[in-house]
Amino acid sequence: MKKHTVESCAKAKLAIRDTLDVVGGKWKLVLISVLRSGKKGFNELSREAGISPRILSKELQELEMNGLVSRKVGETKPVTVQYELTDYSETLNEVLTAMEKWGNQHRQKIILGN
Amino acid sequence: MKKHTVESCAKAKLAIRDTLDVVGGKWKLVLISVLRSGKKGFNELSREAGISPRILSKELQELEMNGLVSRKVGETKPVTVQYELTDYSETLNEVLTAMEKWGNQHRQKIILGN
DNA sequence: TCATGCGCTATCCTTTTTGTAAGTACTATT
DNA sequence: AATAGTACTTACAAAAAGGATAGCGCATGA
Repeated sequence: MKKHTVESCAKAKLAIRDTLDVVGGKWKLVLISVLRSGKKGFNELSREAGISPRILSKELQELEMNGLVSRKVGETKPVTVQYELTDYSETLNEVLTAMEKWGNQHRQKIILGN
Repeated sequence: MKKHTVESCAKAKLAIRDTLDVVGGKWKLVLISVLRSGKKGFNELSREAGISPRILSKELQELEMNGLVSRKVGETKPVTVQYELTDYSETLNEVLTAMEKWGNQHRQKIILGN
């Protein structure tokens, strides 16, 4: 068990903020979790995640900038683009699975009338 | 290792959204991480987290509604209030520690020039 | 009595986020 | 030639989030 002193919590606060800066917001983690089922095209991703092109475009750029997603343009005639998770994105696995787990568990708690 | 099929990811997507609905946003997780060093009064919390009273009030209410924080009024004359984490909030430990860990690691990566 | 601290709430305003609808460029299909 | 699908971008609008400032009721200490 970890101690929770004022100092250690100040550090924790910083770390959490850093994380939120990168994957906070409504869509980033959702997109990553969707991309875990494999690389996807732009419109495909838009449909599966239920996100409008405008936002999707922005979110993907940010994820790319942070090295979590890579964009690959195919040699096909009507350009096709594939977005996929990078190796680095795997460092987020713990965060992802913890959140999935909690979400499921919390939902159960809610359903069972608190 | 887990499989990442389209279906399992749809479920994951939902769970992540559920989690974000409860602890998403700029402050909730920060507040929780600050409260881990012990119960705190309103102004104390406001200072330590660096959050304005208006927002703090709102965030605390939401955290309370979701059973993550409890508000306790003291018997003292100028009313004193203590906010503290509930037992249920401990179910978030995994999420918190994963995010702290990631935040620290990511910051290192950035500092070491990517 | 006046300033100070506690725990807020109210008001107002700016910034950020998200969304909608439409349009662009290109190509394959009908 | 018209339609549709890929990958976006642009313009505009609405909503949500966040922040600054002030003030209120109460009580203690100077």
